[in-house]
Amino acid sequence: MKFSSRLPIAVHTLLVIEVFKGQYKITSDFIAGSVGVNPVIIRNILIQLKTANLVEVAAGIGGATLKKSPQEITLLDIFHAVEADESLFHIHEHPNPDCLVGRNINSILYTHFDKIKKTVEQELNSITLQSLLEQVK
Amino acid sequence: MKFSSRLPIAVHTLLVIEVFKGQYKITSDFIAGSVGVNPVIIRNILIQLKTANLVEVAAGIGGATLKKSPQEITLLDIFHAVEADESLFHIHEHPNPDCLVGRNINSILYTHFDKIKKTVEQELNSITLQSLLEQVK
DNA sequence: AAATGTTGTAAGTATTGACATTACAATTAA
DNA sequence: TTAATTGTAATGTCAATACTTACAACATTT
Repeated sequence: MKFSSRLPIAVHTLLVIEVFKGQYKITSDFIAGSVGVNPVIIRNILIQLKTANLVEVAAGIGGATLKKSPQEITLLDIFHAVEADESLFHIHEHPNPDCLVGRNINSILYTHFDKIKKTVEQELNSITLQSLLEQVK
Repeated sequence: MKFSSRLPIAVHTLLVIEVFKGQYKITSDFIAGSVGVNPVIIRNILIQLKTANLVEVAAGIGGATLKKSPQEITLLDIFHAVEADESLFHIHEHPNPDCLVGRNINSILYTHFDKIKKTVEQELNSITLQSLLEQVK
């Protein structure tokens, strides 16, 4: 079980946008310099954040800005924006339907895993970008 | 963010051991038939479960049995047994230490992610193998 | 209108991890 | 000894992730 690195990068991106707004033009190159990855990675993440209505990106001239206030953006919003795959858990497998266990395992595990997922989402939702900003300073 | 399929397979394995004990000899082949994977996968997972003191495997003659009662085994025990990588979250990255955000991002995210991890572990710990057994029947 | 800087996007490569498969020595009971 | 099974190594395959290069589209500035 593991988060991809997209959530951390997206959070980092949003923090940079807000911390340095006004001072610098926040281009994908600028963000990439702080995060330490290729600018294309940042552009792709910006597209996802834009689709989720969290940021605005100026095509041509360049520069990204937040579209909501930091109080209104939670880690869950960011998580949903960049982790397209909602399936958190492997329920895959091809269990044997002729076996009592194989027949039931997936629905049983799914029930429990889904509950855990909801708990995680609840926690992510309780953390705002604003609180992270305050921790940065 | 995603579980590997090792936890589901390990749970499936333990359930098969307990459900069919006495009726059949529970070999890696037998378990593999119910799970729907290669027997070697099961053997490797059995080794991990054995190391965690959850099962006993008879070398040579074959057959696996539980080493604790189903009430004493929780999903967290199984999780720890098979998910060696405890790092749940990507804190990797190489953020720029010369940037205010880059300098602080990892410790901030780590704090929050660690709290979420503890919550997940708490939930996993509340689910016993016994309760899963009851759901199978 | 041209030059400049940036975004949007595609394509190719590399790396990693998970899982599958084959093979065989070691082990144990019959 | 024979037969069945485990323990373990080696190899192959596949998907996901990330890195990089490249360039057309776009908007501002000159």
